Amino acid sequence: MAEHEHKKIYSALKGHTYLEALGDRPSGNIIAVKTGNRLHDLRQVADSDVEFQAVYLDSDDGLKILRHSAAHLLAHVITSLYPDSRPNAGPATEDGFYYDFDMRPISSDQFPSIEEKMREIAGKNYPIIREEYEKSELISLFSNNPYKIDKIKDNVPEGGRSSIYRQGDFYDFCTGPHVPSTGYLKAVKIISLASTHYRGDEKNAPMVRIYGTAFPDEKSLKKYMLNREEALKRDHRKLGTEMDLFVFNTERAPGFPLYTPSGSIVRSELMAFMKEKNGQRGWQEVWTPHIFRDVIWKQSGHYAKYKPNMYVFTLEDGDSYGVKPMNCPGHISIFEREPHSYRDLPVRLSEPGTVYRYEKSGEVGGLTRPRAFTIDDGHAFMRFDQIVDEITSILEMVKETFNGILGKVDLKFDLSVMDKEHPENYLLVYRCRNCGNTIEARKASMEEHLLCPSCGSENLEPDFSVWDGATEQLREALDREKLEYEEYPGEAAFYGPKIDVHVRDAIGRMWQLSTVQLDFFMPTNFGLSYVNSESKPERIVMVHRAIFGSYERFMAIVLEHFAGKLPTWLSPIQAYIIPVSENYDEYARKVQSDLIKIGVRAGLDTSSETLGKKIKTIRGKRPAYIVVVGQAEMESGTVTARNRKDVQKSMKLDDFAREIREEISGRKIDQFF
RNA sequence: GCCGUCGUAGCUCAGCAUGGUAGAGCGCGUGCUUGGUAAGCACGAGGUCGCGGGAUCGAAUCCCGUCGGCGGCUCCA
Repeated sequence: MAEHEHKKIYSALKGHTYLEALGDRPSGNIIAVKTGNRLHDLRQVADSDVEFQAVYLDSDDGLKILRHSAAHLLAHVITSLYPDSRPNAGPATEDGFYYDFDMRPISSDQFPSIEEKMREIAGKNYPIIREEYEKSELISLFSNNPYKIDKIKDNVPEGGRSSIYRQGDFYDFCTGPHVPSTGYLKAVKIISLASTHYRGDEKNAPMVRIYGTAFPDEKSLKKYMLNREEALKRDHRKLGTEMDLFVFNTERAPGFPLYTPSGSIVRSELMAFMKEKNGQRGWQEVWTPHIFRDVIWKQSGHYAKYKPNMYVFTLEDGDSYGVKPMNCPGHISIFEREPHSYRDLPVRLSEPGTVYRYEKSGEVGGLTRPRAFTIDDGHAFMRFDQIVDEITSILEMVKETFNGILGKVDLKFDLSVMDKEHPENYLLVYRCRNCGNTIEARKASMEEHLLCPSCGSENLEPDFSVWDGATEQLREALDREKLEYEEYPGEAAFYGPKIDVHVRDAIGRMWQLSTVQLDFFMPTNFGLSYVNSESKPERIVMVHRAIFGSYERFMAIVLEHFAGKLPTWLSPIQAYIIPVSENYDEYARKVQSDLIKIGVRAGLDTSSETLGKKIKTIRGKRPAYIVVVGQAEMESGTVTARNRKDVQKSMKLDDFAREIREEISGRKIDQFF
């Protein structure tokens, strides 16, 4: 479908359906229309003369509609196969849909029969018809379903009207829109089962959630399913076991990864990379302890907000400690050791800082959500006017890091800003209209009314200038780097706006990695200031930033992105040497020691297995190169190397050594052949 | 934390419904084999069936509890 087709503007006359307005145009792929931001069915009647765009099945809106219709189809099938079931709600999700039912639990054995019935109903090509009713009529239509009645009561105003969608003998309370008929649901698949509670509240009835997905045609569904399989194959937990990178001892340390020698190599290489990047941009490395006395956590506000997630303990003498869940208080303790001039800022402190957070049992999983993880943490202490430069520099680091390690990947930038409708949620400066005094406060966290501390007046006016100025500097930094970004009002933390960075991996998944966060709060709590050019103290602005996020999570993503076939510089085994028989062991040892001498991580297999067996066995570990040496190689001083793509090449040992060394030192993503 | 599901050898898994105290493949060890790019042959070691209780003459198997893993939900400075 040509792009201009998608963008074409049509116009509908009042009283006519959109379908009519589309005229004789080929509408097989057009399933709905969009006026402004509102979506409508093709059969809906325009209530005024409007311009609209066609929504095509393969567009984002189109897929969403298709999947929502697929959810209805599922509910149609479930209610007919299990007449006792009561459907609750079934929205489209990012790549599919789900529907929650109050019903007896089913098992995945039933998927085939559900899918078969879905195909049957789709095959009958029932029209999917919108019907509008009064609130009272709706309530009687759904009299046997308390969940729908709740929804009607919550969403339809007294005396108001809303719609149902009907297909054959099934109908559902829904605002739509939907595809014109069930025949559009050609490629629908049930994916998985989960259990949940009505409205996500465990006090409510348990529900069976059925996940599925739908695509315009079988081919794209198949592609999606293959991609899913690929994702399972790439699961870092599976790769981590195969490559012997880390273990979890579930009894002794549930949720805490332990790195093996191989895993530790990958981790150290990533750390070395980041250390270099930090050095290039003025981030000084520090080290802070893992345990602090409780006073620091009281001052930082962690005990007030975060204590349930912290490992805390009290010694016999009554002294209390907390294991750090964040590195900032430690870095602040270093920053505040001496006074700072405006001339010396920013001060940038960084650390691969291991933090410990007590994650609830249901939350822990693999390297993506461990209870101990190491953040490539950094805190910059600076003047307000330095924000834009500092953020620009960090954004450059972000781009260099991910393009350097993962290759040309999509990066997505989100700017989270405050919601000015709710100033009470944020730490703000308030100015007293009565006496002119200013104070900083976050109203939502206060038990009492906010009063002016000097005159007691309640007449306080929020001053957004700090937030506005800071947010503007974040935008400017993003613009300077020519980055496209989306703004999310209300997503900012209470203490400042932030930028999050998402990365798209090799099979299309988005991961949130970097975060860059301004903080007006910690500097207040710790009274951080610098001396300005008039010798007056001025408040510090802090930025928290992590590029990788955490080494654990990033390692998981790197593994999954490359399906375990890590770039050579990251590979625990960079060259694995296999002599054809023990007659060539000596030459193989020379090859190995030559490579080790120049810093290549070279392994050697002199066991008495066959060549084929040795290759088979080592493949799971995914060495960068498998190097075979036998009679021919020994005589000519060569090696026969096999790369990650199973391409073989013979060359002089010296040439191989030189090439692999360059590949490693250049941290190249691709192999030299 | 909640719902569902699972926990048997280093790894992947069978056995459990119909109770009679364990099996396979890979890996590991030893010997033979000296092999040219994804499994050479033989023999062997290795498990108090996550942990704790209960009913039973008898439990990997049934019941209860508990600790973990996984998929969701909720939470997330």
